[in-house]
Amino acid sequence: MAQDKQLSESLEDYLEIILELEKGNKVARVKDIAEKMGIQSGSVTSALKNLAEKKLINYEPYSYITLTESGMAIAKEMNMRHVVIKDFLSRVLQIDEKKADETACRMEHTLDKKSFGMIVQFIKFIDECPRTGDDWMQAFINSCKPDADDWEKCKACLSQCSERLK
Amino acid sequence: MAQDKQLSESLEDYLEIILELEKGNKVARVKDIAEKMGIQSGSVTSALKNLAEKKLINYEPYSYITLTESGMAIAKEMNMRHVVIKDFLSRVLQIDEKKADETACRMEHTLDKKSFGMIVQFIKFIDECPRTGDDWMQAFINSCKPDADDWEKCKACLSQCSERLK
DNA sequence: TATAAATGTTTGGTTAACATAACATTTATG
DNA sequence: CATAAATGTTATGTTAACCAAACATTTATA
Repeated sequence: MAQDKQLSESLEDYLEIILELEKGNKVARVKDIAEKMGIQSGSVTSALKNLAEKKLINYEPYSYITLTESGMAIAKEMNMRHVVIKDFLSRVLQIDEKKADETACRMEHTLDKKSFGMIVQFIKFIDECPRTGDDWMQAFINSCKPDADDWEKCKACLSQCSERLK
Repeated sequence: MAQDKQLSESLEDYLEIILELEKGNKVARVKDIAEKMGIQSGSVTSALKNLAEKKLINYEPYSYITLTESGMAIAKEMNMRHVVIKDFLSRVLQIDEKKADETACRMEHTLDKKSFGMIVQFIKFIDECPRTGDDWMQAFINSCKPDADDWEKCKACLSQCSERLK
């Protein structure tokens, strides 16, 4: 294949953002990319040239910007990672939306494929296993409180759970 | 405080590696740091100067290298993060040791304080909550298999768990 | 349709993190 | 203890990712 070499985090971010903009506006513009990334437009132009060379975007000077098929594939992959990781952080680890989003932005680049896959499985397991329902999640939240009790309510919690299974 | 500005990932790695070497040899040497990081010794020297300026290491040209107190604090923090994240990846997400170690190397820099704290709590919860013992972990492992059953064995699993609690 | 405003590009920095290779110092050994 | 080998440093160069500001093009409007 031509496109085997791993992109930098920065370039992955560009693709992800271009995807978002395409969704909203059909098309991405330099100004919007710069704004979303909090950088200057000059920096964007250089990055776009780079991405165009790699055939990840369609780009001519002064033109609108769209993803190529391979660019789209990467962008969707990154977006999927983002969504899953954010879901894990917020729903499982109880991180608030904003921070979960920020952290997902970084983790989506650093998590290897296997670990990411296991997070997917783990979320699925937690969502589906009868031993880990909402009350289990609630038990976790309680256990985080400074005055967390030492598993006093466990029997009640468990029998509730058994009950549900019948 | 003097040392408030966030270190780069690279510099954090240097401190962590110097700590490891100190543990083994009482002292760190340029050559060993270079080897551990897989870079050239010239690059190490520049980084060491930088760390010395920041008062994070004791360093004079041609001398051995030790951490200062503040350097040690950061190194220990990074090491602690590494250990916890690796533990989470390997024991909870079932990632093999090697990959867990590699990924922890990167995640230790990208995880914010709050998310890291929640991972700590989450591991503790999983280890201590009676609803999430070894058999629960095993159920997760099973659920990852391609032919995973649809929660057939759940009743058995749960009653086993209830039994244990008595 | 001129021209101002908005948008995009280019040029010439800067910084961090590396490499390479020549040079300096330290350490080990004949 | 002299010298070779090992180790560490310096000087110079590269690359990626940015900025600032001058310049070019497009678009909107008077």
